[in-house]
Amino acid sequence: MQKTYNPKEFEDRLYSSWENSGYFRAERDENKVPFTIMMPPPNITGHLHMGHAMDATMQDTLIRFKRMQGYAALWLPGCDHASIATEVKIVEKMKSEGLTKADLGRDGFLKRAWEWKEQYGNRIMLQQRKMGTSCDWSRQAFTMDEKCSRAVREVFVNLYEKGLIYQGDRIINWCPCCKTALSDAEVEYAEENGHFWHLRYPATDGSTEVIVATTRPETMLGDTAVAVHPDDKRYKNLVGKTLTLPLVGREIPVVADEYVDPAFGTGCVKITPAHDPNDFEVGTRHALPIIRVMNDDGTMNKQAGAYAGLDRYEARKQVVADLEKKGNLVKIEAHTHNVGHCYRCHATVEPIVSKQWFVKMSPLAKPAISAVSRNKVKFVPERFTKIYYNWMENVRDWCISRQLWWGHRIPVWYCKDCGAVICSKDDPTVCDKCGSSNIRQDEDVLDTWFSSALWPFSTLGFPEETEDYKYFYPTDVLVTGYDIIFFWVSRMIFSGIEHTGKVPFRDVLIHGIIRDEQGRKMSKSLGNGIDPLEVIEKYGADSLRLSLLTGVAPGNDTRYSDTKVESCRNFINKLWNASRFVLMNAEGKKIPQIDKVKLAPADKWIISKLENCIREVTTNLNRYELGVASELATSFVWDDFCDWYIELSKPALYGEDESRKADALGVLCFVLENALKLLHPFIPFVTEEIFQNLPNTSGSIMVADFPRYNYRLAYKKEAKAFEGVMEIIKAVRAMKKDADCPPSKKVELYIATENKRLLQLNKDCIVKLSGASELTLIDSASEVEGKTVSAVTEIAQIYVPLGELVDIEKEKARLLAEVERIDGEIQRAESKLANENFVSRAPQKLVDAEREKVEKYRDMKAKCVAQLESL
RNA sequence: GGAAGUUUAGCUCAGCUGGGAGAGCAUCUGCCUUACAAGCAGAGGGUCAUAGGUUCGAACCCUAUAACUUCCACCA
Repeated sequence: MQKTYNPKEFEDRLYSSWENSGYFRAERDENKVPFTIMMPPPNITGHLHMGHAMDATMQDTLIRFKRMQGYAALWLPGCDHASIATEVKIVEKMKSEGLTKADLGRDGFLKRAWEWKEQYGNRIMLQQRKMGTSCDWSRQAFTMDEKCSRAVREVFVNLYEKGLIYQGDRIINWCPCCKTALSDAEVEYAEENGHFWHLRYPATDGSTEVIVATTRPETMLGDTAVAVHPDDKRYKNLVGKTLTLPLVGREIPVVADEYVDPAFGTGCVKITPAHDPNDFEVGTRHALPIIRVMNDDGTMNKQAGAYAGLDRYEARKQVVADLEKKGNLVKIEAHTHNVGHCYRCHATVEPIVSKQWFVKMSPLAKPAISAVSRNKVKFVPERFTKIYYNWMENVRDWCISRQLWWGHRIPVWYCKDCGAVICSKDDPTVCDKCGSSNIRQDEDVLDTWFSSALWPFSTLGFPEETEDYKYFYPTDVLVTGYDIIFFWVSRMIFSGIEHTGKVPFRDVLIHGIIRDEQGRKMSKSLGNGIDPLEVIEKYGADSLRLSLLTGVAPGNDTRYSDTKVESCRNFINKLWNASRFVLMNAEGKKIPQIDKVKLAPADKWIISKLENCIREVTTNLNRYELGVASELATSFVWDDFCDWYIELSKPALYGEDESRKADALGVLCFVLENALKLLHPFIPFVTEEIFQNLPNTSGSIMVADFPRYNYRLAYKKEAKAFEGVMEIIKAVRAMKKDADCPPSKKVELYIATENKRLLQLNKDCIVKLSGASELTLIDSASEVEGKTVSAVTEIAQIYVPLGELVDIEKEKARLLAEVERIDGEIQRAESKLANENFVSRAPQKLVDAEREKVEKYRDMKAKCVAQLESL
């Protein structure tokens, strides 16, 4: 092994070897318990970004952990066709070639789209491999492949037949740029500075007038009423009268409707049913005509009269100018309001009446809510449950038709002869009513999320009762960001329940987003995104993975920082070098099994630490506390194994006693092997590389057994006792440092203790680690000659003769400070014990512990004082 | 308008069901001690946002307040 950790040496090589070995492939095995994760399918427009990297790391960590634990672990990857996102991209590219969709026609366009899919669809999956993702590529899916399309058809037809899918003229969000309808979820609102135009509408009989205000004056061309509140006395006489719509000349009624807030503005509201959701409702209640004044591309239509053909914003200017000319403009106020934008092209959306397909949500939402409230699906962290409820409980019908070409075409045909509507799983050739072959399929495609909603089961073969479906469904955990709970998670939940009768997953692990170093969202427009592939190139995938997990709590956002990746890389380098140390010493030696080893106190201590670490890492992984788990594992390796145990093993390793040497090697190998296994789910590459070099292992760590806590190796008492030894070592190091004694200068060590046996057993270690030349166990301080520095630990009084380095005053001050500290401790404990309520109400264990503390510290204090007096 | 989150060391963040405040980075002091200077040893640094409350005991539970962030809804 090289002196420095160099991930480029082996990451790619190991990944191919894993892929070739077939370890990623999940096998159905009746003797195993399945564990399934569906990868959130990235868009085929995408490339790997930090969000994917985190998503992938979390899932890979879980699936590797479960696989090692002996589950039949399936992690199923795939891509999403991303209907609108992809279509926008392709149209953009065509534009640069001077082409439009119309130029190519539907078939030509689709041909191009599939070519796009071939070109870019696999790119991100190749990039995912760089992260070390251990997913089952043999089961890779695509939302528009045959399997998934079949499921889409099945689901659409079933919902249609149950009356849960319907077609109707409703107000929808229209993107004039993409020229398609959008669902509510696909609209992003942003505050904008706009204006409030106050307009004067005269009564037809000339008797009076009303003033209305609007943020979109061009829509007044489609006004079909003015509404006032029924109880508004000011306008009581007006209700039933008509007004003359300026510029248009149309007579429109004044209607009374509770929707109007009399306290807001003038208390009069212009009603434009075709262009505002609330107005649409009012219009329905009063049977008002619906006059649409805008085309699909955002220009005004014939109904807009003189303004026909103008773009909506141009029309706005003209309308305002004309109203002003005619004296109908009262005033203009500055006004900030929320404006909806298309989540793909960011154009301002228009609420427009349009004939679209909808999914009726309330019957689907109900069981989806109760599934969560009955804990069939659990959100981690739990707080996201509330967000889910809030959405589900207020969800409106889902507009699923899109005026796009790239996607699942709606499986509905219209008979031109008899007008029948045919909804069918298979493409019909003739009308099932009249037999005419003059039928035509609906032009629209489905919302891309319609197919994503089926992902957990469509990928396994649903509606076929395939072996995979029976074995792996329902899945176990879904890992995704909070940003797509509405788009995706909730839709998978109701779809799963409706179509498979089961919730699609037990747990939903929600993570936050990765921000830049200043805490800003990474975005294209800011140009502050960081390419995971570049980070991998520089530091290796393991370092990136570890940095994305460590110290991150579920659901919380986290900032990317190079220094964090670097410190993770440093940890891996540490692991690398510790392994090198073990390997160098193990070379050519026979390594004894751990149960054949005669364990020294230090051995028992590290094994105890290891077992504890195994237990805690396992618990935390099962609770999805990946950040806590990784921290526990890394700190075990660095703090316990490297900083202490490796040093502790050196006296034995470099000594003359061959059997002690072999024993130490046995422990080193045992601990290292287990540490590697614990770390493998987090940092798969380097652990594999080292594992394969270890003398006591064979095969791949990927399929090794995950360590199991073994209570027989817990050694709690022994570990506790050994920590007393460690205290002595730490004290000597501190004493030397305080006395400005260089670490390389070996000192004599005199220790008085009641536990001579323990110190005798660990003499070598104490001498080696504290930088001493020798250790003499004594009964009293009088046995030490010359000037000394001294210290007291729980089990020992330590004396180090340092001759001229000893500064009596400094020494006194140090001991005094120590006495003061101990006094503080005694006081703390005593005041607790003086509290009767504490003694009577706190757990006995705690009370006893406080009592022991008092005794212990009193003892230490006495010894400190004695040392002080001897000065 | 409604909801959620955050507020802990100089910085970035952990801290699970209440029982003596932690990590990484940064800082200071020594060290190239044959696994590792991408390192070792030692050290400093916190009124856990504020004010109340519950409790023997609160960073943690409750109430209020403040600041920041996010989501949802949306009054024309």
